[in-house]
Amino acid sequence: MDPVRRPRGRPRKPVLLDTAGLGPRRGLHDQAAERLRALIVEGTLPAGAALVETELSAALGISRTPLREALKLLAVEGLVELRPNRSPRVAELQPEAVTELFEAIAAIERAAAELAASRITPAELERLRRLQTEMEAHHAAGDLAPYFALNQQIHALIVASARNACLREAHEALHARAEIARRRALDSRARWDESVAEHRAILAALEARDAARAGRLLADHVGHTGTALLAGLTRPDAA
Amino acid sequence: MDPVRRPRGRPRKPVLLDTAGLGPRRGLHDQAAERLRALIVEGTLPAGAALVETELSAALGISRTPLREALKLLAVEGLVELRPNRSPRVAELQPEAVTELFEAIAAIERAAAELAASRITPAELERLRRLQTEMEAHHAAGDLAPYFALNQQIHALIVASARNACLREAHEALHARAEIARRRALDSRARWDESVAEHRAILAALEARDAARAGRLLADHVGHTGTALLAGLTRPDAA
DNA sequence: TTTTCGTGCTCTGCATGCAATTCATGCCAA
DNA sequence: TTGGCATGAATTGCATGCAGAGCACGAAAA
Repeated sequence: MDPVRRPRGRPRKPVLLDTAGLGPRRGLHDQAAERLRALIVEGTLPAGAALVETELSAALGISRTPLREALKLLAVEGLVELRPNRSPRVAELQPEAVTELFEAIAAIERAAAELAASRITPAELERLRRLQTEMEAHHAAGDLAPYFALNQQIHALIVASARNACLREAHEALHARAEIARRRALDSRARWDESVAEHRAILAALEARDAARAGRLLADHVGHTGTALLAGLTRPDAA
Repeated sequence: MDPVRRPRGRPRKPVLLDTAGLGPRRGLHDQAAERLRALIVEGTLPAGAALVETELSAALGISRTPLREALKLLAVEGLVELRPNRSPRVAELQPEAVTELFEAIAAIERAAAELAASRITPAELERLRRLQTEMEAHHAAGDLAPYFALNQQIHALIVASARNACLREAHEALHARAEIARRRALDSRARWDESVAEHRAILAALEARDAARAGRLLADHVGHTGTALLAGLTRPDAA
C-alpha cells in the first residue's frame, strides 16, 4: 500500500537513549531506567534533585508514560523517592542508610558465599583466580578505577556462583546504592591493602570449599568496606 | 464559583478498589498492585494466566496506565512475567525456585535475627512472647489459619526488630511468593509440632540476646519450612 | 498432505489530553 | 507588620488515541 513507511504520528527526536544496537531492544521504560540509574549513580542527578516529568522526558527524548514507569522501578530500588502529587526526588543517602545497606549486602553475600562454596564450578573458580590476579596487578600499579571494576566483578561472580536467582536479584537491587556510597566517599583507597588481602583469603576459602569460612570472611569484608565508606562519608563533611 | 464540585470530565465508575477510607489515599497503581498481588497469592489468578491489559483494567475499574505501572511492580517482585509485546503472565513457581526462595529468606532472616538479638526492645520481646503464646493456643486448638497469620507476624516482627530497612524490604518482596508456596502445598500441618518448638527456641535465643544462636535457629527453621513445603508441592503432583 | 505466505485481528507500547492537587504570589483584614 | 485566604501557574495522575508487533486462520504451492 504505502511503500514508504514513515511514522506519521510524530517525528521522533534524535533519541538520547538509543542502545546503539547492543541489547535485545527492550522497551523505552527499561532503557530510561538504566540511563537514569547511571545518571543518579554518577551524580549528574544529585541527591535531593527534583525530577520533573516534563523536563526529564524531554531530556531523554521520550514521553511521560515510559518515564513514569522507569521512575517507579527506581523507587523500588531506593534511588528515587516518590511523593504523592509532588515531583519525585533523587533519594538522599543518610549515614544510617549506608550502615543498613552494607549490613544487608553482607547478609546476602555471606549466604551466597556459603552456597557457592559447594556449587561453584572449576571454571568459575578459575575465572575468580584470574580476576583476583588482575585486580592485584591494578592494585600494585595504583589504578583505582579498574581495581574497583574488577572488585565488583568478583563480588558479582561469587553471588552468581551461588546459583540462586533471588539472592542475585536482591544483590543487584542494592548494588546501585552501594556504588553511590563508594563514589561519594573520599579517600577511596584507604583500606586498599587490607581489602586485597581479604579477597585472597575469601578465594582460598572457596577453593577449599569451606562454606562457613568463606561466608564469614566475605561478610566481614563487606562489613569492613561499609565501615570504611561510612567513615569516608561522614568525617570530612564536605559535599 | 461553582459550589457543586462534580467531576466534569467523566463519571467515575463505582470503583472496585476503593480503600474504604483506610489508608492514606495512595495512587490507583498502588492499589491495583496490592489487589493483584492478593489475587495472585490466593490463586484467583492462577499461575500461567495471561493478564490482558484491557480485561484487567476493566475488571479493576481503572485505565490501562496505572494497571501497567502495577504490573511492572509485580514483575519486580517475581509474581508476574513480562514479555515484550506479549501479554504478561502470572509467573509459575518451579520447585527449584521454591528452594532458592527459601534459601534467600533464610539468609535474610538469619541476618535479621542476629541484628535483632542486640537491637530488639523489651516491648518487642514482650510482644513476641504474646504472639508465641497465642500461636501455641491456636496450635493446640488446631486452628490452621490463625496459626499461619501469627506465624507470619512473628517472622515479620523479628525482621522489623533488626532495624534495617533494606533487609525488611527484601524480606517483604519475597514474602508474596513464599505465601503462594505455602498455600499450594498440601499437608500444611505436617511439620506443625516441630515448627512450634523451633519458634520457642528462637524466642529463647533472642531473650538471651544470643545472636549466633538466634540466627542459626531461625535460618534452620526457615530452611526446614522450605523443605517441607517443597515436599508438599512435589510429591502429590495434583494441582 | 504438508509447508509457506498472506491477511486480518488483537494487544502492547508510547504519546497526548484533561482534570485535580499543590505551591507561590499577592491582596485584604487585623 | 502579620496572618489568612483567594487566585493563578505548574505538575502530577489518569484516561484515551494511535501505530506496530505478534498470533491465528486460511489459502496457495510443493
